[in-house]
Amino acid sequence: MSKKITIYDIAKKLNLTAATVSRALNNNLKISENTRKLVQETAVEMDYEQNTLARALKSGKSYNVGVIVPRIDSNFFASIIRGIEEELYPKGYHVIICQTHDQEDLETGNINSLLNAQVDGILMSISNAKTKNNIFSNLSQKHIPLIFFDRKKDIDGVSSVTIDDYSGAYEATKHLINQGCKRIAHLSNDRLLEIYKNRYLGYKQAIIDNGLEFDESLVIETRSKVEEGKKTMKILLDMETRPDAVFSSSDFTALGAIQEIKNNGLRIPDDIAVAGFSNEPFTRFMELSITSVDQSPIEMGRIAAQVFLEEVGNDNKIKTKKEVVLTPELIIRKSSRKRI
Amino acid sequence: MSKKITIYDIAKKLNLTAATVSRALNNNLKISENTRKLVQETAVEMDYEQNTLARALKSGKSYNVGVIVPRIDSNFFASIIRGIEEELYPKGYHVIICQTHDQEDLETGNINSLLNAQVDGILMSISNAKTKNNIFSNLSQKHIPLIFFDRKKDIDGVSSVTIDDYSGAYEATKHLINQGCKRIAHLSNDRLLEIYKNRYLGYKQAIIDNGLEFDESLVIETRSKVEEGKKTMKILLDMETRPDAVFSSSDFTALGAIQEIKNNGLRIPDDIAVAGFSNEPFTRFMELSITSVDQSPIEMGRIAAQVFLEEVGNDNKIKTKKEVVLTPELIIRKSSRKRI
DNA sequence: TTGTAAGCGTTATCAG
DNA sequence: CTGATAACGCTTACAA
Repeated sequence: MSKKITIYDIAKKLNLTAATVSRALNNNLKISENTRKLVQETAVEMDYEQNTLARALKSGKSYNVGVIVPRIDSNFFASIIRGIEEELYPKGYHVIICQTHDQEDLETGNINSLLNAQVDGILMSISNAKTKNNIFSNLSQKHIPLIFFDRKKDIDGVSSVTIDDYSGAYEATKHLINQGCKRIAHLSNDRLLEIYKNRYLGYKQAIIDNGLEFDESLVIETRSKVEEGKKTMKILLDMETRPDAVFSSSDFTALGAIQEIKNNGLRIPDDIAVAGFSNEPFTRFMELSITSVDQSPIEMGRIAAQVFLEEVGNDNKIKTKKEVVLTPELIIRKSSRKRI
Repeated sequence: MSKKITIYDIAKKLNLTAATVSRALNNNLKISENTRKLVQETAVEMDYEQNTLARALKSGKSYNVGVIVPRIDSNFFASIIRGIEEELYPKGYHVIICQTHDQEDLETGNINSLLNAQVDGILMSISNAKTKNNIFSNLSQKHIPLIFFDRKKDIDGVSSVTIDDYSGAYEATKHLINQGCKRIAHLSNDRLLEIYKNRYLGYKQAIIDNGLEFDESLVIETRSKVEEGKKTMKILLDMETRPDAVFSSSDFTALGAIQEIKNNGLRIPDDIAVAGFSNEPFTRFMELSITSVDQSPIEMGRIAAQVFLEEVGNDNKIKTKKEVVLTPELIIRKSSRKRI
């Protein structure tokens, strides 16, 4: 029932004007120490709470930022979001999370609806390589900062935070080679997305650098799902000479591959060694723990948020494109460690 | 650069007044079909987009709802959120997600900051049983719908959507008994929270109903983490006569328990059978798949959202407390299926 | 059916 | 240092 207290209420009580109260609450310079204290005290006393909507309308800032990810039920994205929150909450921002579920229409739809909700910025991981660039230029026209993390696109003036997927893949593949593997397959994914292209390139270069023969037929594009991993592994096992190792661009497909390998009575890592990517918690939990590449997602989220804060605080129109690249870490586990 | 188009711009262009434009856009009844069409057409033509902040300030509705969960990186909560989104997005609502990470101060902090962000309602799963009720009565005073899902508290006028934890636990325990287990331990959790109390009670009743001896020392309270499951299982294994089954109130502690059991050279399910709760995806992925209780989280989220929509549309002050209880489903897997 | 005008709660500009 | 006033963009009585 109790009507919301406004600055007018507290102005009336103190025989002041709303403007003064506003200034006092915002720690404006031109205000006497006395009234400042007085106002702030009676504000808490009266249970005053600022109407953020009104402030937003006036200032044009909503103190909401949008975060768009393919899905939140993977530890990787959930951790990134946690990093973003840790950085943004103390600054008074709220985070609106949207999922695309890898559907293209949801991607543009989410952006539009976030714009409609007047967010101050958008942090996102691209789902679909085919998303039209004009939706992004739309953002920059409106001076709304856009920051990519993990899955980015190369767009003028748009900053990004990624890991060095190339070197992560290179190290993982080199590790498999060091374990004595000679015929290493690669479960890839849509290579129009930079992360998958770079993982592919890192894998390929490691093969070449170590004097192995690069065989394109061992590279198969699939989607980051357990079931897809199974299907793809089936194809590989049906080849005339099957691979003796699999480097997967996703932990989920790596898991599917492992299941399929076991179903065929082959041993891991002895017959086929496996390595994944992302260091999802389940890779550590499995009885047969899975080698993977850690991407320090919390750090990634924090940095993305910091970049946003820089850009939103930067009133001049000169946009600088900042590209932060983190270093991945290979975590070696049972699925690839041969007891040589 | 391009200034935002407002209803004034389109009014000027059409030699109308802003009020008429507003009415036309809102499909107000008292407007001629002609002008309605004309306005709507020029609106799209001019790329008009409603300023939701202004509407919110005027109407007192932000079309944002807050969702508070312990964490988002569990499939259970992520799925609930997905269900909520599916129901709310089509109605024009946005979802602001907050995590408590099971910290009490974050729970009240999140509520306050959502209130500050002027959300139209809050859907939440309680983290901490000790959270003071006055923060909730605060909400109802402001006529902001509050809906609990999964972890609820019994508060006048506050609706909730839960599953029948009692029967889920009862069925799981009965299943273990049917497998021939006689000494069934229970990994519990903070029983001030209804879900854990009910899982405990269901477990206990199943024991009693089936003529087994109920032994309180086999019930240990712990926290929903893999590491905690390991620790707790260690205690159970150190008992004079160790249990021959474990019913865990969480999949994560069940997983920890399984690891510890294996580390001690015991076989699952032969020496000790294990069942968890929540049907997290990893329970299915494991080589030794884990028996668990499914809670149909997407459905839970959808219903919670529907209840919110009902309450927010319900202008009269009479609050009706709605309590929806879903039926859980026991999923039997290797960790408890003895080949009798 | 349309126009006029007030108001949602703030903040910014201009005086004083 | 403080007050008066306008403005942010929209909705809605009340008038016409």
